[in-house]
This record gives sequence, C-alpha cells and structure tokens, in this order.
Amino acid sequence: MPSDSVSVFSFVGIPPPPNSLPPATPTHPNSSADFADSADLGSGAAGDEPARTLKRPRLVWTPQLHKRFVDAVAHLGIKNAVPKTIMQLMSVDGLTRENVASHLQKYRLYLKRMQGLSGGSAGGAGAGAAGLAASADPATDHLFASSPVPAHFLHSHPGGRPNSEHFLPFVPMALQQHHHHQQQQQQIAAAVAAHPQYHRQVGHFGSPPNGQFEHPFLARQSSQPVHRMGAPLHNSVPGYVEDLESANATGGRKVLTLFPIGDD
DNA sequence: GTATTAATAT
DNA sequence: TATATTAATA
Repeated sequence: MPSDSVSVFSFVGIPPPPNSLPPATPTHPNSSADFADSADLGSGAAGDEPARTLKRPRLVWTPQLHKRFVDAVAHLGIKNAVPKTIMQLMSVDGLTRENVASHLQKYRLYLKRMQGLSGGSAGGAGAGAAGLAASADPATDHLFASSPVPAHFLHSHPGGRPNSEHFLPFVPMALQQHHHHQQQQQQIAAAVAAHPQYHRQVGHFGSPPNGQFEHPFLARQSSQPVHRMGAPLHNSVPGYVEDLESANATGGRKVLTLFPIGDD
C-alpha cells in the first residue's frame, strides 16, 4: 500500500464496501431514505462500477476549509505552496490535489488582484494584515475575504525558505523513503519541523448528543507507520470530516462539503 | 514518469 | 460563478 491518496468513495447507490469503515451503529435510525432511488441517468457512472472512474461531487470550499488552505500556504511559503504539498499539509481526507490546484489558481488571482490595488508600495503594512483587506468587488471574492491573508503573499518571496508564522494545523507527515530526489514530502517535513511549538487539540467532530451521524464514507489515516514528530500525544481524528450532501436540485448536481473541525 | 500551471469547459 | 478538467509544459 504505497499510495495514500487513493480513497475509495462510496457513492449514490452503492453502499460502503465491507472493507471500509463499518457503520459505527448498525442500527441506522435515520438512514432510511438514503439515496435509494436517485433518478440515475440512463447509464451514467454511478451504478456499480468501483470508485475508479467515478466522478466526485464538486467540492465546496467553505470558509473553514479555505482557512485551512490559507494556513497551509502561509506555513509553507509561496515557494513550497504547491498543490501537492498544500494538500498534504491540509490533511483533509477526500481532498485531492486537483481540488487544491484549482483553488490555488483562483487564490493566486485573488492575491494578484489585491496586489494591484494595494498600491505595490513597499513597506505598506496597512492592508492585508488582518481580516479586512481591500476587496475589489465583494461579489467576486466572498470566500477569500473570509480568511486573513498572511500579508507576505502580496509579493514573491525570494530565498525559498518555508515561512513560519501563524499556527500549523497538524503534522500529517507521510514520509516515505523513496528514491533520492526532490521529494516534496521531505520539504513539507522540513517546513513543519521548523515549528517547534504546535499542538492542536482536535476534539470530536460531529459527535452529536444523539449519536447520530451519517456518511461513514472515507477512511484515511491508515497505513502510516511513521510516528508523529514530537507529538506522540493524542491520536484522534485526522482533522476533518467530510459530509456529502446531495440536496442541490439545481440540475441534480451533488456537492461535496468538507467540514473542518478543529479551529475556526 | 510525476507535478504544476494556464487555459478551458461544465 | 465556482469548481473540474484538460493541455501544455517543467
């Protein structure tokens, strides 16, 4: 099991395979309807084929998720802030490199746009530091305005060393000794190692008082023979849970929403 | 061969 | 529009 980004997704119609997370409570009091009869197109994709060529629902970037994204980018620095590394640092299960890449693209545009009206004047410590930055058009970037931009994003960072500031969510560290080459996993490890003090309490996520939770999908956090770096304490959930909500009647588009838990 | 990015498509 | 997907490229 060398690959780690292979997550089997259960989708409409097909119940989670036995190899996946077994339902915590076999007695599903609320699972009645489920997606029993989701008007499936003639013979689309979701039917019985494994999660190989399946299309996942569109990812909805919630402010929390974006926060995580920004945090990861902030800690990695512009140079190391590449999709794969960001994805790994975020440690959000279900999140793919493509997801991050797409979002990163837009995020860069947002930063660029901001640079434009920031003035470009050096030393301008006025804007961008805290939550409220100058937004060109509130209607164009609601999400981005929700998360504080670490300032230095307004200009490229020479040197190429990982940036250290703010908090770091967690240390996924999927270190795997591969061939000697520029493996970013090492870079991310180095960037993370530069943070001597981080310790985030990740409580339970959805744990509803009633004990009712759905979406037993996704099972990551397995196959990680590497120990945590200097934080062998708690060992709980990875940091995020995913929720699949299919209630978009806008053409029958499913939407995947990742729920960040831990900090906001 | 993988990964990132810009462009494009849905 | 927001995100996915492709195409070109490093």
